[in-house]
Amino acid sequence: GSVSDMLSRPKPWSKLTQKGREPFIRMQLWLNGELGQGVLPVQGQQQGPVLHSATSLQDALQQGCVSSESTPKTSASCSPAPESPMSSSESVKSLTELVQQPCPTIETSKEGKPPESSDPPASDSQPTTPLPLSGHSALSIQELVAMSPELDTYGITKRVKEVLTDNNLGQRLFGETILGLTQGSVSDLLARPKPWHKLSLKGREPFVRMQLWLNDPNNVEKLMDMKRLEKKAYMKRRHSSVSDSQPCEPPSVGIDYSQGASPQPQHQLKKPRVVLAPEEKEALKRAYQQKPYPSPKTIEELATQLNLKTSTVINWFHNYRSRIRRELFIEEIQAGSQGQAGASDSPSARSGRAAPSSEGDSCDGVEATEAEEPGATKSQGGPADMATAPADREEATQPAEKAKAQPLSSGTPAQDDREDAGRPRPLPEGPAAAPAPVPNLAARAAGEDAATSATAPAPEAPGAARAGPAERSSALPSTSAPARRPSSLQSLFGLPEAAGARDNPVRKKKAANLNSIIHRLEKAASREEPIEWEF
DNA sequence: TTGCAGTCAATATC
DNA sequence: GATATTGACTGCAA
Repeated sequence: GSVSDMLSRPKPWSKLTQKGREPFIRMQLWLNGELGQGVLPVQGQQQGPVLHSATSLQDALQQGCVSSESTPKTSASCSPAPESPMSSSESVKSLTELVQQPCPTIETSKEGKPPESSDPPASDSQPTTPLPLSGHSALSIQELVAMSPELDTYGITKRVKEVLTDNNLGQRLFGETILGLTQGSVSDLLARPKPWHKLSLKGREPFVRMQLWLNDPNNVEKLMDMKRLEKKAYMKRRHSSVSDSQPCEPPSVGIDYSQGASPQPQHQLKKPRVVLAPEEKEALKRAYQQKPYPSPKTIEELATQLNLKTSTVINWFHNYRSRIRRELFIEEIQAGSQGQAGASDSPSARSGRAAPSSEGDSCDGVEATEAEEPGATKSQGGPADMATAPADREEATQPAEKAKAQPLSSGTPAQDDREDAGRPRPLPEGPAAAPAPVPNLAARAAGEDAATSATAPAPEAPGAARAGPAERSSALPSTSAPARRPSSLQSLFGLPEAAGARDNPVRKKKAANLNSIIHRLEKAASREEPIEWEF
């Protein structure tokens, strides 16, 4: 149905969301026969016929920079790039090479940043824009991301961490060189990877890059080279600045002296970073527990009482919600991998909801067990979070939890002060589950909400209780199927079968149906006999 | 307008 | 010095 709709009434590109664009990218790649052959070979049919049509679309793609539009970072690759992006077998080759063979990350990553030692390397202020992948593949990374099978983000980060620590390579270097991210982001990413299915296209990119990097047999060597180079440059700079007698002002700071003003005033202009005092944080956390989505009024009051800017309070709530969400992902992952001990591969994909636990330090104060959103229509949900896995949320809660949560809200769901109406449900922890006392000012600020919080739908876990690992893994058919495109892609990434369905009865049914379809496909493929489909 | 994802970058901690 | 934390920001989607 979706296909029919899409084929008969395609939306203009500009009107499409990222997700909405994905099918078109896929179609384009498919239409672009050779690419399709290279990227999604049907097992056992690699030499099979390839469709060659729609060059017009392909042209459009090239000229209109379809791919790059989704990734401004690489827009350069859109222009008739040296390697004629997107066309023909070359890109196929590069794609394949990228993921399967040593990928040319390092040298190429420095294209925009020539490795000459004279060039103050990344260590200087501008960690930006590395963009690791080779020029000819800059476009391909997007394709890869779009086409990528479900990657085991947790496993990838784990391996990356291992490699980095084993070889004494820093996150900064790795981030700037390979991922195009700063140290903090890398640290965050490595420590708290989100499960693949919760990531946006953009969010997936670093993981694809990491995977590619891991696949590169020379990855360490190359990074070591970079390290040496950086060191050399640093020494050189240092040496020259010392010999210049006048210790040159901190070249760092990243201030553009070019703007006329001297660095000094600029420095002064710099907004000092707000650091919240522990009491303030505590107060905010308590307020959060009362009301994860406070009204502007509440925010205002909180800000006043805590003597903070409202924007700070707003930011704090945003960040806190978001970070709590991630903490939960981690728990899911860990629970998932524990639960399935050995079945290894894609814990991140599984999102098995484990018993909630206390949050990590970054989100401390979140000890509360999450409660279910009882009887809720579940219509709401964070864009990425729920939108990507609404079913997960739907089935999220353990019965026991449900039972607990139910009474809290069932009676007066409508009593919510409406602040939350139509909003994404609050996350993980929440008042309902662990009604923390709110003794102080924050409590008062949240008071108006607090009154209702007991009856308001309680925060919900993003992906609570799902079936056990075994069940999960059985939800998808075996990978031996000869005709499974994703498998081929996975093989490109050197990955095992992706995790699939999270379970609930409906999903199980679907999975069973899928199994049967695939089974028939397999049989058909092996017998090479036509089948009639009746799904 | 609001919430979120993703990220930066200052700062804290190890 | 490397890594972790976290307030702020940007861009996007609903």
